[in-house]
This record gives sequence, structure tokens and C-alpha cells, in this order.
Amino acid sequence: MSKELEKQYNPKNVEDRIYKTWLEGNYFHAACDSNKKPYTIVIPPPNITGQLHMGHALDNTLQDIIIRWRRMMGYDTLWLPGTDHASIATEAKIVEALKKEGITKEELGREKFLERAWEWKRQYGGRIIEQLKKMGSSCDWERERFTLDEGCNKAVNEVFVNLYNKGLIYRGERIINWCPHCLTSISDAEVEYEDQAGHFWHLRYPFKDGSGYLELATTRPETLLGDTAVAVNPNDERYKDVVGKTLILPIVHREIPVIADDYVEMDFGTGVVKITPAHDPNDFEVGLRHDLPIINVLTDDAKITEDYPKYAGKDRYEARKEIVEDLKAEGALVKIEEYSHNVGTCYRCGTTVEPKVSKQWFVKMEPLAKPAIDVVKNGEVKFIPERFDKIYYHWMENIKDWCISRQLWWGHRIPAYYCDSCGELVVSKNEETVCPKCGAPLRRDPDTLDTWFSSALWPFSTLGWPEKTPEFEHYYPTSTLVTGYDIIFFWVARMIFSACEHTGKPPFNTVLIHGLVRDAWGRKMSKSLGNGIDPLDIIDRYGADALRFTLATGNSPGNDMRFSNEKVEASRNFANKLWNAARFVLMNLDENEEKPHVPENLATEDKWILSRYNTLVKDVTENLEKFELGIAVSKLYDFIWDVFCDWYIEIAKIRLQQDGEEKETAKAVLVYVLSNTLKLLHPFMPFITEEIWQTLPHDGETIMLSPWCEYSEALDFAVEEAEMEKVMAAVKAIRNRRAEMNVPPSKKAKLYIETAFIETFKAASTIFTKLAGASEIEVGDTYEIDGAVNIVTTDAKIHIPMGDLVDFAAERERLNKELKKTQSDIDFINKKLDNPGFVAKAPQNVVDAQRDKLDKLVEKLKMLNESLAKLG
RNA sequence: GGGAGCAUAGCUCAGCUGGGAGAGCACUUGCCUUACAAGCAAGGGGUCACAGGUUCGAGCCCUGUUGUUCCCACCA
Repeated sequence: MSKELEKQYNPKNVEDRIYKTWLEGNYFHAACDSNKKPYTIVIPPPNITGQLHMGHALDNTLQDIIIRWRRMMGYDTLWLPGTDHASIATEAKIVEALKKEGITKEELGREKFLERAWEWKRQYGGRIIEQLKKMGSSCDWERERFTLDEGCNKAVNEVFVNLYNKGLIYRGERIINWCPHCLTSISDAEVEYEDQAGHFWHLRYPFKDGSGYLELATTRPETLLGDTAVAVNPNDERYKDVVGKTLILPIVHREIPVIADDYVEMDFGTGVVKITPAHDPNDFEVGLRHDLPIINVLTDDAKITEDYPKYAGKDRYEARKEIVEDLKAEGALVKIEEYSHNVGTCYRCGTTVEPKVSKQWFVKMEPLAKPAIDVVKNGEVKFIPERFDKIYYHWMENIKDWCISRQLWWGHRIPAYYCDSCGELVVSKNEETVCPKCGAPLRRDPDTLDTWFSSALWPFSTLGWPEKTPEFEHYYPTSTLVTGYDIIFFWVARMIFSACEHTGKPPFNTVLIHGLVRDAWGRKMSKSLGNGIDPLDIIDRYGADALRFTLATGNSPGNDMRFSNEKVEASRNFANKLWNAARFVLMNLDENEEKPHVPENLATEDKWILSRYNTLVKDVTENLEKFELGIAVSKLYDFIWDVFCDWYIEIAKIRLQQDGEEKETAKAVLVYVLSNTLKLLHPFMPFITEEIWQTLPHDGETIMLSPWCEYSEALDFAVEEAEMEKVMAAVKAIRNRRAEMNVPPSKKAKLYIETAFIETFKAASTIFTKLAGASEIEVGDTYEIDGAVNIVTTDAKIHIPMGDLVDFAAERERLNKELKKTQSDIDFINKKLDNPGFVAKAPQNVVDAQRDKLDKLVEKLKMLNESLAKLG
């Protein structure tokens, strides 16, 4: 490694080179080390057929920050990679591709279809992994490929059979959500509701006996074909007499009864509801209670069935138009009203879902939910931030049975077998071919499992469960899950109840929940809006370090963040600042510089920076422990830019320009603080910190395996820190005055510093020369200078004789202003201290702090008065 | 209908268990001070949404109001 950094910070060069060295060093590979404490992180499954998006980038950045930090802390770290095992989107894409070739999946056959799916998965899975590497992700991606291929079939079968044997999985005819586009059932969680403008069609259903009609309204007139009753509320006086009578269903001219059911609300509409058990969940329940026939009127792709020849084969919306026309012709249509209502859509493809009665596999949720609620209640699983507890409880407590069968090929097959000759059902971990009852051949269930059924097993299935592997023993339960709140129901909750049920332990201790990344205007990034920002594009322009820094900075747990190029630019500027600071330090080093160490004979400023650094170590470590990544990163930013660069480097220049031991001390402190600060920053900006760290004198092969900084009592220099603060306050005050008076930096002036801290200010005289435009400095108890500008801080009074520049009137005015301000500050504190309640009830340290402050202000007031008196 | 979040400088947001309000960007002024103009120095700018309450003391805790975003449920 050369001892130089390029003059211009070029993230692309740095990042490409560094990632290569990490791969060559094999630093990512985690061998199970049972002597070390494990730290395991679970990665959410990226939608592998898609493109890397900001959501992935955020997930991965936060995970990588945590895992890099823990690795430096000496933990045995492991990423548990996640990829979706099956996905409606994957299947849909393959079907579409086949369509272009002119074949259907049935023609291709299941086996060939799956081969193709794997091909896709590997191809695109590989692509997204390459993209994540550009983010600096230190995931052990070889492992990812392994679990992808294995697919964790064994665990899935084990879980299915266990649940079935306990009676927690059952097969039954229920009303489920059906996506007519994906041609599969979907779970409740996979339905997204959106407001859509629609209509209310008011209809008349005549009584069979000709005694008039009942009026009702519907948003979906085409379902009328499947009506098997009309319902009213049993307590509704208006309709008391009609319950039990028979109606003639318009168009179809079928006879249907009027029934009474509590489900009907009297206040809404006419208080009369048509009941279509086959196409509405509530109607289905009503149908069960009243033993109504279920008449399905729609095919799987949402067309009218053959049973209604007039409309057969027509799409549901097309048929709707015709049916409305026919109703009008029959005189059954009363009026049409504009109406906005909530429509369920498929979260994958956006198609309006169709409630449908069909035979599916379900997981009985109530017994599984209880232990899953308990582990959160008793703190075994902690959500960060805590408020997500409530959302979780609410979902878990009101959970309905989970429909897990999907009419897809791409996924884990359901391990259930049917005997067509005797009707026997066999559920087994092993492939079964012969009916144990009658010996006839068995037919395997054609359906696959919900993606989230297998994904819910990730924390243990990827560790080899149900085998008791050393990895499972060592790493399970895992430590942390990092994910967005949009995935709590789909995945987090299901991982928790699955793990509790099958392993007896919660799957992880901590769930760090982040928000969504929105665009600069606060809109959700989406393909349809076209406002998605491509992380790779950002990396190209500003570098992965800048992107990671931005994502970490703008993020507080659970809250959404807005993404804008300005923010990334600010992060890039920070990286550039760090780069240049490092170049400056390197410039001053010799060929054979010593490794980072704390030298002897420290100057006050050295002790000050070391002490500040020491505090930083403590703070950042504490913040990381509490997952306050955003706070940690902003402290690093402030320290590096404001403290280290703007003050320490500037002050160090004084000694660096001289020769001798003092120069060596300054160099050593620069190297020590810089190199250790790089370590603190490394989880956030892995590339640039590695590049600089390698260039500086260092110990070890890579910064990512170097030990994390520790707080040290020996570096706690409270006295020197306070001394430096006094000097800095004086420097700032002088600069301020010079700027106000428009004194150019080139014009130097002599300073007379009147203070009680003579030694402190004497020692700092070169600092005033360098940073406060001083030509000479005198420090003493008291000075009588005529025609000088007077600057008063709480610890010193500074006189600058600048005869020609001093505007006495303005000077008097300014001093009066400051005097007034100081007096009002004193009054404020006095008021507080005069309040007996405050003195009696406030903590002693707060009261003492106020007294100290008061003393200093009184001193300042005195000095201001003296200055004014001198002005005359 | 139920629940949650948010409301702080022109913009985007920090502000940990209550002790006189912060950053970045933008703005104004002055600087090419040999690491950095992607920079340095200085500055202006806030009734912490509103109304009550608790407290010696409230941006922070409690109650209500308004605005806003989201989640869940859902009435045909």
C-alpha cells in the first residue's frame, strides 16, 4: 500500500480497489467460532427478480453498520441471508416470458418450468447480490447462494407435518381472496385496499306474490347472478312482515328467500342487503348461518361462468354493463348514484381481488398467536422503537386463520398426498407414492406454499434446523432483525410465532424497524410514479460511502426519511473533508513513522483533543448499543469536521512548522486520533476509512477486523479541556469582533489579555497568533490601554489597540448592548435563585451550575463596566 | 369506525430519563490563511401547531383542539 492518497478524492477508484482487497483477504467469510460470543443478523428477503432499490439499500446499510461494529467488538458475526423462496411475481414473469414463446406453463410441464425458475432466480439473485456488494455489504454471499439452492425444503416439510399432526393446519372450503390475474389465492395480508370511485346501483327485487318489491343497493350488480337470499335486520320494524317471503331475482328469475340477520345495519341505505355467499366474505358467513346455497358465477380469471349463457365468458366489468342494461330494461333499476368505496387489490399486481369460495389449506392462528404475543410482552423480543409493540399486538390479537396454499408451481410444494380411489389424505415429510390404506397410487397436492410460510422459518431453517447443527446451537436465537415497518405482518410476526412453535424460542432479540425512503417531496418511491432513485446511480455519482452515510444520518428508527441529492452531496463533502484531513496528516509524516500511540509530554491542546476523542468513543459506543445510529453518525461528523479539522489540525500546524520533539508529539497525536476516529467511522463509511487507515501507520491487515476503540480513564483530561475551552472562547470572540469591524485577516494586531488564568493564556499565545490574527500577545492581571477595542469573555478581557480603526461611538454602543444583555442574563438567574421553590426542589448540581454561571456573568459585567468607564 | 406517527429556522430534520433551542442545505458579509472553494471565518433567522393542566421550571409529561401522514377494520 502506497504511503500517499490521491490528490483528488475519487470514491469510485477507492471503492473498487478496497472491495477487491476485502475479497482477496477473505474477510467476509465467517467460520463458526464457538469460543466467541455470537452476533447474528437476519436479512429481509429482497425481491430477487427486481432491481436493487432504496429500500434494499437502507436495509443493507443499517445491517452492515451493525454487523461491522459488532465484528470490531470481537463478536462472532453471521449474516443470515434471506431471499424469497417463492414469489407470485417470479411465476408471473416466467409465465409472461413463456407467452412470448407461444407456450403455456401446462404445456411446458412442471419440471421444466421449475428448472427455468431456478435459472431466473440464480441469474437475478446473482445480480442483486453484485449490486449489494457495491454498497460495501460485508454479507457472506457464498452462503446466500447455498441457502438459495437448498431451499430449506426439509425444514418446510418438518414444520408442515408437525403443525398438521397438532391439528394446527387444516384443509377446508372457505372464502378466500383470489387474484384473477395471478390465478391464485392470496392471504389477507396480501390484499391492499384502495379508495375507488364507483357507483351505487339501486335495484328492486319483486315479491313472488306480486305484493310489491324490496329496494336495495349494490356496488357490484354482476354478483346478482349469484344471489341466494335478501337479508334484513331482525329488529327492523319496516320489514318485520316480509321476512320469510319469497322474492324473484331480476334477470335470473330465480326464487330467493328474505331472511333476517343481525349483520344487516338498519341505518345504512334501505336496510336491505342482497346476499351472495360465493362472492363476499360477509355474505358467506350469513350463508353459513342460514344454510344458503353457494352459487359461483365467476371463473378463475373473473369471467362469467357457463351457467349464464347470455353473459358467459365475459369479463366481470363487461358483464356488469350488460347486466345493468338488462336490469334497466326489466324495470328493476331504480337509480344510479356516485359512490366511492374501498376495493381490495392484489399487492403484487394491483388487480382487484375477487372473494371466492374454494378448498384451501389454512393455519389455525389463535393457538400460535398466544406465545408470540407473550415473548414481546415479557421483553424477549424487543421492537425498536417500542411503539410497534401495539401494532403487533393488535394484529396478533385479531388474527384470522392464514390461507397458505397457492395455486402456483414456483414454491415449496405442499407435502400432502391424496388417494383418488379411497379418498385417503396422507401428510408426510417423505415423498409418498402408495396409499397406506388401499395401495392405490397417491397424487400429490398440486399447490405450493405461501412465500411467507417458508420465509417465516428463515432464522432457524438457514442454520440447518431440524438437525441440531453446531451452527444452530451457536447462533440461535439470532440477535437482530433489521427491516421496514411495511413488512411486520408479512414476515416479522410470522417469524416470531413460527420460531416459538417449532424451536420453543423467539427467533431474535431485537427488531430494529426503519421507515420508508421517500423522494424529496415525501412521496413513496414507486415504479408507476417513476420517482424511484436508483442507489447504483447515486453510488456512481457520489460513492457508496456517501450513500451509506446519508441513509444512516437521516434515519431515526421507525420514521420515514426523505431522500435528496443535496443530502448525499453533503455526505460526499464530508468524505472529501476527511480525505483532505488525512492527506494533510500524511504530508507531515516520515517514511518510518511509528504506529498509532499516545506520546508523552502532551501539550494542552493534545490533552484537549484526546479527551474529546475519549468522550466520543464513549458516546458513539453507547449510541450504537441503543441502535441510535443516526445520533452516533452525527457525533462523528461534528467531531471530525468541527473539532478535529477546524481546531486541532489548525492548532497542530504551529508545531508542525517547527522542528524537534514538539513536532513529533503533534504528529503522533494527529495519527492516533485520526486513525482511531476512522475506526469509529468505519461501520458507516467502510471504503474511505479502510483506504486512509491502510495508508496511515497501522496495526493489522484491515480496519474491519481491528478492535473497536475503548474509553480510557487515562485520556480523560477535564482540566485541560476546560482550559482549551477558555482559549477557544477568546479566539472566537476576537474573530467575531474583527469580522464586525471588517478587519482583513492580513491586518495583524497586538493583543493584551487580562485574565485570572495567566498561565493558560500564556501557553496559548501561538494559538492567538495563528487563529486570531495577533501579531504579539501579552498576558497579565490588568492593562490600561487607550484607544483599544475591548472584548470581554467570561474568563478574559482582551484589548486590541487599533487606534485608527476604532470608532468610539460604535464601540460604546456595542459595549452598552452587551452590558444590557449580560445584566438581563444575571437578572434571569437571580430570579431563579431567589425562588425558594427552585433552590429547595431542584437538584443540587442544577442549582450549583446556575450559581457558577452567575459568578461568571457578574465578573463579565464588572469587566464590561471597566471597559466602558475607560472609553469615557 | 379503531389505532399510531408527525407538526421545531426559508427547506429537510435532530433534540436521550423535564433545567434559557441545534445541525445540514439555503441566505448575508469577509477571505485563494501552503489538507480541503466539495473549503475557511463571521453573521442573520424560531411565540418549538393551538388552548388548558401538572411542576420551582415544559419543545419534552397529561388533557383537549386543529392540520397532516400512515396502518387496521369495513356498510351491501
